[in-house]
Amino acid sequence: MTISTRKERQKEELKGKILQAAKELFMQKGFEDTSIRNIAEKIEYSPTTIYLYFKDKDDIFCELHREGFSLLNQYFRPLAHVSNPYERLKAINKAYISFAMENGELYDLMFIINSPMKSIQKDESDWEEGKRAFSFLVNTVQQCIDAGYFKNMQVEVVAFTVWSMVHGIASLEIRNRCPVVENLNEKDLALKASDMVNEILDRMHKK
Amino acid sequence: MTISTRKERQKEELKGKILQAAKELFMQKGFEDTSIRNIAEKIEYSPTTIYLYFKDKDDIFCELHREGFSLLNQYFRPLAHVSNPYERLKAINKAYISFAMENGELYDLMFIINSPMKSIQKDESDWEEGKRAFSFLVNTVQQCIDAGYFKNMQVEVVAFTVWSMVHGIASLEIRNRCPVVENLNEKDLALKASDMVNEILDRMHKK
DNA sequence: TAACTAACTTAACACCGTTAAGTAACTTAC
DNA sequence: GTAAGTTACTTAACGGTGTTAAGTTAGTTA
Repeated sequence: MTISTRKERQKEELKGKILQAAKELFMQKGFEDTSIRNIAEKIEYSPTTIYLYFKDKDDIFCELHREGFSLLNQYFRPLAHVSNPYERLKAINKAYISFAMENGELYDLMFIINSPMKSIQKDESDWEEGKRAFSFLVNTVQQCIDAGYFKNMQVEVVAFTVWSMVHGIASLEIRNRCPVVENLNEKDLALKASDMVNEILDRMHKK
Repeated sequence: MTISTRKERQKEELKGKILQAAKELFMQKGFEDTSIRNIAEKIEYSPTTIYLYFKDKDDIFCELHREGFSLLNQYFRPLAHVSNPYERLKAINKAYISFAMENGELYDLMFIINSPMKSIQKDESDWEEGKRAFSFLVNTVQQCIDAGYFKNMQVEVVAFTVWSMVHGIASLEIRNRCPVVENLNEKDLALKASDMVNEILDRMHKK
């Protein structure tokens, strides 16, 4: 027993090492500019070994994608204890933007990078953590509406708008497509961005 | 004279053919999945010929990037005649989202694709059409504020928020990261999306 | 007609993702 | 305790990529 569990554990360890190396390289150089050979070199194994643990390069991506949503949910977790739903919604925005700014390349992996999305979409089972993050937002918006905020608005419309705003800000910032807000460090930018979004929210519900 | 101008024209024509082929292939298969060889094959020249007209693959990208903003400005141009600035702002949103939905891959090229952004950022001179599109938005927002809309809000904040919203919607849609709004055709989606944004706008300024 | 030049091509380099076949170490069975 | 079998890994290769150096061919100029 102990012998085969050791083997199991060692396999798991190597898989973890591959993921760690891939993550670092993806974040450093981006997905396209990271080769299987680069990852292999980093962990001091031959490139083909990686194919014993992952189907292909996209498979590694999917695993990290899942990890990303798991981390996002960790940003969200403490906010579950904010009892006022509107305050919680604002906190979600702030957390989301902080997550995006602090984990730019991971965010990139989750929401911007194109290539292996095809495979993720087919494999709906892996999307779980993503759905969890999103339903946390939707539920919070629903509770806001129940509490009298966002009068006469559909929950999906509000949720999608909020998400669009924060994603828009985050992705424009990450891609440097944003010629307006400049010369700010990461933390100030996250603050300013979430302040902006939350100001809009205030104006939205005070009809 | 006529002989060298003919040569000049022929060179320009071939350059145009390369751009056209590259554009079609980028839109069809994406930037990364299009090779110089693919482009060369399409125009029935050898791959190396392309390097006589463009420095590298990124250089082709930059040229198309410029074209994209030029096209966006064409979507915007008719709106200059909308005299009411608030109506114009709403029209800008609608036009922007329509542009994104109708030219998904081009939009992708302009705002989402990562790779050669480095070179664009160094070459600030090429960014002109982009700046023009953005200042059309900023000027319109400024005129809205002058006309009493968006009381107590900074022009940059409003402009950036608007842009974030429409970009957020457009890019989530283009990347299929949007589990809420589904089962709609392109046109209905653009309509629904711009309605959403414009409803938010209405709520923003009626403080 | 000879030299020159511009436009294009051939062949190659060093990389890429991926796979088939081979090897070496360890585990199991007799 | 040795033979057979399995597991974990590597070597070598295929067909692709972006890019460049060197070569060719046709048209222009002197």
